[in-house]
Amino acid sequence: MPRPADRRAKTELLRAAEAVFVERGLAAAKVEDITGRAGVSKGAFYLHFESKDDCWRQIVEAFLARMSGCLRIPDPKGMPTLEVICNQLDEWLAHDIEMFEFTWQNRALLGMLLAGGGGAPYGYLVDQFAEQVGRKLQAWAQMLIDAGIYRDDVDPALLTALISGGYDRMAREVIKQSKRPDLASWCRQAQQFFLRASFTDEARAIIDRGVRSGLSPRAEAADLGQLAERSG
Amino acid sequence: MPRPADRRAKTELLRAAEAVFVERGLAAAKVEDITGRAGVSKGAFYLHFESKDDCWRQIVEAFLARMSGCLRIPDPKGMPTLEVICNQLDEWLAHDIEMFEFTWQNRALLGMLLAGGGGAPYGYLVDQFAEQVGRKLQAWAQMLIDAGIYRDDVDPALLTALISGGYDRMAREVIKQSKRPDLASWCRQAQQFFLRASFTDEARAIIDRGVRSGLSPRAEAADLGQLAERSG
Amino acid sequence: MPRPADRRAKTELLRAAEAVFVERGLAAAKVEDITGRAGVSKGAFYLHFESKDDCWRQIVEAFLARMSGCLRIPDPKGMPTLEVICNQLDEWLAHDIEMFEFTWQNRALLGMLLAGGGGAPYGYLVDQFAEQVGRKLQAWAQMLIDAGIYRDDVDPALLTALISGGYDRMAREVIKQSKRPDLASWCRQAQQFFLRASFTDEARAIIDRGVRSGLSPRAEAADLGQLAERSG
Amino acid sequence: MPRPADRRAKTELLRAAEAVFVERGLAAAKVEDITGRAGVSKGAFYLHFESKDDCWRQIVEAFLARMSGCLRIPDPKGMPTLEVICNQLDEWLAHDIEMFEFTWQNRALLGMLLAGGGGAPYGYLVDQFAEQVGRKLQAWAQMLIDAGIYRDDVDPALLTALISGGYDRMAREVIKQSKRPDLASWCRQAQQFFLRASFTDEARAIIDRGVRSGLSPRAEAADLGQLAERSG
DNA sequence: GATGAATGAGCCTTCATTCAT
DNA sequence: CATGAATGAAGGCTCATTCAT
Repeated sequence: MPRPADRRAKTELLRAAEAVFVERGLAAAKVEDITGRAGVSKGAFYLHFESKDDCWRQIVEAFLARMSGCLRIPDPKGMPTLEVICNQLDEWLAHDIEMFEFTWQNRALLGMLLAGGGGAPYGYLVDQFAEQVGRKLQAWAQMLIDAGIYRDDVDPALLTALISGGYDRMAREVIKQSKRPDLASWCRQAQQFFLRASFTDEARAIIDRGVRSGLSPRAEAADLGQLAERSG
Repeated sequence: MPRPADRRAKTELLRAAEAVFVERGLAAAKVEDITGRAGVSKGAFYLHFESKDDCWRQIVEAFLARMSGCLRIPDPKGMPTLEVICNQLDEWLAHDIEMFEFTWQNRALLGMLLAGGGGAPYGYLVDQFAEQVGRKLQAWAQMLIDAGIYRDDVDPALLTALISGGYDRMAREVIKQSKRPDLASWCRQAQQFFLRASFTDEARAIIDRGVRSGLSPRAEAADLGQLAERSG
Repeated sequence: MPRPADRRAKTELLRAAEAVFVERGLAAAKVEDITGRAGVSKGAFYLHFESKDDCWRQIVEAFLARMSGCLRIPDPKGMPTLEVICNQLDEWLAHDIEMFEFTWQNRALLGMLLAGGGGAPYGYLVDQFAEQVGRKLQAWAQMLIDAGIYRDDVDPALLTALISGGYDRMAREVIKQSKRPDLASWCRQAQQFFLRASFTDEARAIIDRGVRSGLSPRAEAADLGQLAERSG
Repeated sequence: MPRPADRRAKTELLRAAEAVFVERGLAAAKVEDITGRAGVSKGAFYLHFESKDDCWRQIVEAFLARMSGCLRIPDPKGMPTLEVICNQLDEWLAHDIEMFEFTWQNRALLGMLLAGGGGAPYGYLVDQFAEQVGRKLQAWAQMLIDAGIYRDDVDPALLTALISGGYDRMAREVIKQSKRPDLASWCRQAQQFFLRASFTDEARAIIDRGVRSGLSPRAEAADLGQLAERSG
């Protein structure tokens, strides 16, 4: 039965456990590997965790909590206008980069979680989380379609999948690099890539014009306003 | 003469083993689970495999071989013209659907292989294969960029990642469905999605015009020829 | 359940089994090794033997029977006289050589049987046999002591042990040689060795004299008769 | 602090293992038998030994080490005289009894080791040891022959075999007894037995005279000196 | 609290034995 | 009769968990 015990030890154990779980897989990870790497005794492990399984659950929960804290998908108020979207593009880009940074930092664990089936219990926690995020993104997609900003000839579920899948793979590519690549540049390219693929020609034309003319999105308000009205 | 080795047994064992490995992970999979599911004795397992590990290796190798056989990425001859590409769009779509079908059929195993690290040996086989495919796709991307068909403001490596990642996620979405979705439709939408994202405006305009006018791609030869000349 | 079956196969199996049992030990010997070496199928084994154990029993029994047939220790009629003994020395030597030849031929199996404890069942068969032989030899020793031919200051049991132990070790030495040594010579030396050790000085003196004078033992009848009378 | 490793446990395990190995043979011995007899858990076995095989190796090595420590065969300085030998006879007898005691104590294991081939690995360790001892004894035999103390009409190799074989069998006889026999008496008889068999008549005559006259060997110095000179 | 020696359930693998062909 | 594929009990070894110190 776990007792309060040394907080520092628990941190070390969690860090070590994550590494070992990722390297070996859940079943093949030995408690002794974990305690050895954490520099504590085998008994200490059971001061902090009920079992190996419990340790894994804590890791998953903690990770999802951190991830939740990092991810900020606002609930859109009312119907978004192209103007609003346009103003948010840079914000979103910044958020993308941030999320991407986080994703990268936790790539190994995330990969294991995304693998899903691999014998890991508590996968339902991940599924819950993913579904939650997926629903949010899909709701946004639907709204943007309704607003005439996203094209209406593509299934919102498919569209969400294509975009998030693309970002997912991008992350995997990134960590294969020996040196940390220019994340900001990659994120910007990806945003443009998906913008071209998803936006209606009209919305895209306006955005493009703004970008080309060097004006900040906010300065395009007039034009955007017009479009937004039509798409309402 | 004794009864000849039951060839069906090995097939059953491989099928069962794949399922168990996917469900439980390599280390947590019990040989007894496998033989039980295959409807043979525990000893029979060792008539066909040297060890549990060997069984896994055979599964991986067989899968990659089947996958290789299914995947046909031609080495482009010379610089492709938009005309050629345009004519191939439908072929590629058909191939996409086929590959997608395969991917779907083997989704569980593929997920495990892609997970990578999870303690599974022989991951290097998958890595080799993936890298090989990735290089081919990237070569195509580069060529299309050089031909003026793909935009030149996106890193070919990133572009490849975004597209294949999208398809990857799409597959995962598909298998979550309770009923088999309309794969052909989804593939068509995805092709258009990535076409919009990747093609230059000029190439896209020509393609779009052909599609809208209801003409078969081949009928657009004249226009395409003009574009191809410019982009050569 | 064993059926009559091919006699030739059984011979091959017994030969192979003996070799494998000796090489690997009873428990570590695999039926497949035996059948493989015999050039028959695994099933054939069970046409001739009830079990691996049964096979071992048959080998032991057959060997002991052959050994019994080879070993001829006469029941002495009445009290032996030195004359009789003297006449028999050459006969015994011939028999020693013969037995030694047999022992050598079957050295490997015999070694295993003598090892006793080594987990081999049916050891009681060997013990029975050895005890039987031992009793016979000891009875002879007692008789020779009573006849004044063997010294009376040595325990007959010990004397028997020292002599048969010596021959036992001699056999082991012999098979270590790369070339077959001169068994007859060794047997003669051993006989003389134990004769010196066991015979009373008086009996020895007479024997020695006979040997030195080049007379055949039989020619010494007179002298020996005298001695025998005294020792009666 | 945890309880320190139970040193008694390893001792118990070794003792139990030796018994089980001897009773069942190496392959048929079950680890569970060993731990059961030692009164510890199965897992405890693997705290002390790498494997069942490793346990056997440790037993063999430890035994040979103890045996080496017990066995003291001096390298003779110069050519031994009968006087020296005579003075040593009692010493040797004492050493014989001591070695015999040891041999008896470890009879079971020794029997298994001497069995050799029976599938037991590390037999080479025993062979090495036996050969080493054999060479020493043979060197002594050769020297005694050169000194005119041992007869020259017997092959030293054979002589060594006959003597050590005799002692070997004697040991086997001893442990068959239900009660511990009078080892000292048996050893004395055996020494006399082999002395009669090996010594030249002259050497034997001198020794015998000393023994019969009740004088201590040392008191025979004069006579022995004479003989030694002649045989030098 | 901390430690690591001890425990024993569980799993991979072997191989004697059976039996369909 | 002969064969060798199939069976499954048995046993070596691992490692999560406990607990005496």
